[in-house]
Amino acid sequence: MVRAGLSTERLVRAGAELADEAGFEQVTVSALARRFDVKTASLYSHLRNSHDLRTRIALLALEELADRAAEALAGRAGKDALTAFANAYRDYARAHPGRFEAARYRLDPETAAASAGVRHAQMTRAILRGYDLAEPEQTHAVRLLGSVFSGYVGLESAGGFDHSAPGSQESWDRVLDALDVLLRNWPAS
Amino acid sequence: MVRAGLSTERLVRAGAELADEAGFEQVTVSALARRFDVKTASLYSHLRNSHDLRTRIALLALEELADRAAEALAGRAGKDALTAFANAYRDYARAHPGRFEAARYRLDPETAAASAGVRHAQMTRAILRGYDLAEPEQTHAVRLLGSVFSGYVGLESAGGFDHSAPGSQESWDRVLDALDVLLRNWPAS
DNA sequence: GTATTTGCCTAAAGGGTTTAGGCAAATGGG
DNA sequence: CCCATTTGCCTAAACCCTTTAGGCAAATAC
Repeated sequence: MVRAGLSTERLVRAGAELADEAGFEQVTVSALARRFDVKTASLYSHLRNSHDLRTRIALLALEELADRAAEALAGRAGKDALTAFANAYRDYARAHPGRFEAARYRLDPETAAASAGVRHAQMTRAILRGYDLAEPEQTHAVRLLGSVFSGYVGLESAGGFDHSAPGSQESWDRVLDALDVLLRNWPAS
Repeated sequence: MVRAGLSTERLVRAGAELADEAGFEQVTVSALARRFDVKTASLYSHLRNSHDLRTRIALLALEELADRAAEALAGRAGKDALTAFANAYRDYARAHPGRFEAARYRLDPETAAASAGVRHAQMTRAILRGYDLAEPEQTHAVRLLGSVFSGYVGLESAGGFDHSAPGSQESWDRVLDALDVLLRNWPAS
């Protein structure tokens, strides 16, 4: 009886791949067991339950996304930083649609607080250092940027911009131009 | 043997209520049957399958949302229209979280094209009549507004703004102020 | 008032989730 | 190196959701 060499780590990675191939909602304990040619029950030594699996994939995706964003941000400031960060976000979603869905999986507050989601917020704040925004306006701007990135990429990957001109890339570029202008002329309260 | 009086209409309405109470992912044919005190199989005369049920709830939500947005928009222009539209959107999501989730359920292209989603785009364009934007900039702006509304409300209802100051309402107001300023000073290409 | 349609039923098969309990392989201490 | 312990995967079984097939009874229509 040869062992399959399961571990939480490997299962979560395989789950993320499965998400990208088939969609996050297709990620089930059963499907994952099939992929390892192992009985479903065997996974329950490594995962608490189905929700636990999905949560771990979500956390992995948030980490990966934060890593890429951090790399994109390194050594940049101003609009350059804004664009690099936004593109890291969008590129990740396009390359890893299932993981991106996972990153939007609802986490309970404590899990969320311990996740890489926190790094995302910090990096967004870092971008704003290139603009002149004091609190509380900075927080409002952080929330706006998060909304635009998450909203645009979400709509785009749902196919929302597929069947009308102009192309999505063009809108994306113009949206980033517009955000840059807005941040440089942020209205007083 | 008294009949329960099922119909696709009633099932979809009840499904929408169930979504608001328990979350869209809890909307199953079984749960709905339970709610009508009827056997699960009985629903299959009214619904093709589980996906059909969810799709119909999504379409209902999109209609309701478009109706509210249209009412909010009536007789308004400029920032007044922008604010009323955005608030209609956000208020709906807060009052009907499950339906709002449903409205983001992925529809196949033809279903989407026949849905009230089209009205949403038209109304967003109507808002922009109060600003001075020619094509293709108008389309870019439509996409930006859609992204911000969908993104902000999505993050907010996921609890993203719960555990930090300032409150979400304040950010929402400032974000709308900022969008108004941006639309009035949309950068040339 | 019979004929037809409609509405809900039972039955059954297929799949995902999860727990309990067991055997065999890996690991490590004497 | 051998035995004890731990670890990894197994079988078995219960429970829930989905979906199809076929049937009987209530509503409706002529």
